[in-house]
Amino acid sequence: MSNTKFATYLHILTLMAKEGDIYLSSEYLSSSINIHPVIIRKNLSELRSSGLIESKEGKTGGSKLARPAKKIKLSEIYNLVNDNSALGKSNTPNPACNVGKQINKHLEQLYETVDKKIIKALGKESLQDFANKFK
Amino acid sequence: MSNTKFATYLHILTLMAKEGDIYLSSEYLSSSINIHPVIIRKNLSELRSSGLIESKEGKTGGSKLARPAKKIKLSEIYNLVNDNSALGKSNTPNPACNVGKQINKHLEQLYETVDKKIIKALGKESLQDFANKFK
DNA sequence: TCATACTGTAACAAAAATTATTACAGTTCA
DNA sequence: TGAACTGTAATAATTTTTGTTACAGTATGA
Repeated sequence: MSNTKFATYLHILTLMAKEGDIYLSSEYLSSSINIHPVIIRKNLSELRSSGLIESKEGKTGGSKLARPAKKIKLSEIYNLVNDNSALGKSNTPNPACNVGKQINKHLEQLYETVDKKIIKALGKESLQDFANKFK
Repeated sequence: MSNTKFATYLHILTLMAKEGDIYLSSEYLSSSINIHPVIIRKNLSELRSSGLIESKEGKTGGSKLARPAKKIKLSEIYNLVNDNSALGKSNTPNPACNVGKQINKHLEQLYETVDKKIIKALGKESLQDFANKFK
């Protein structure tokens, strides 16, 4: 992955974990992460539809965690963010070639193995654990 | 990672593993993988400078494995391909924010943990093992 | 009830990353 | 010497990612 989505999501959630039960505005999040508030709102939208956060509209609106940080595993963030695989995308090889015909099946297998390892590793750390690292 | 580099490299190396000691042309590789021969040659260039393959110029030229497929671990391919991390890039957050100031350090740590898991998993499989999966 | 401060989302623009193409000099072989 | 390659630069096209503008909708509280 060559985007910043995982970093951004984790940053958002860490701020929420630290602030407790307060609704944080996209403007506030934006200024800490240093990316555009509309991008933040788009990210919040995905975090919301996955059930990790909840939002409130209107004047004193904003977003906060839907569950205690202790109950959010970092692997949940990875699952949201991971479109293809940690190892990237596949090609569309030549089906007339014997290797070309079969390789995507074998690649998928490899991708799955690797992704499972990542999820296992990230499943051991909660958002609370991560947030606790900050002084 | 949202590119096809890992898939392409592994495809190239699989073809070489299957063909044994023959020099394969970029044209041949290109037609199996279905990407442009110049891209293939760029990829070969990196594989070469990393010592995984060797090439021969001129008429009957091409490339082949520099070592037996049995002695090439899939983790070596990952190391070549992996610029940032499996989890992506970091942002450049606001240093005036306490979380912003520290998060990249903690992210790096996480990235490293995850990348190590990936390398460990891919280190268990050789190119030969992978190539043997093809009928 | 009305100004204020937010959210949510669409539409569009810009930038960055990835992949493709063209071009051509250099190498080896028969 | 011509044919079939490699190696690499330069440039273009495409795709992905990020940023921007715009604006309707919602809640708050003076």
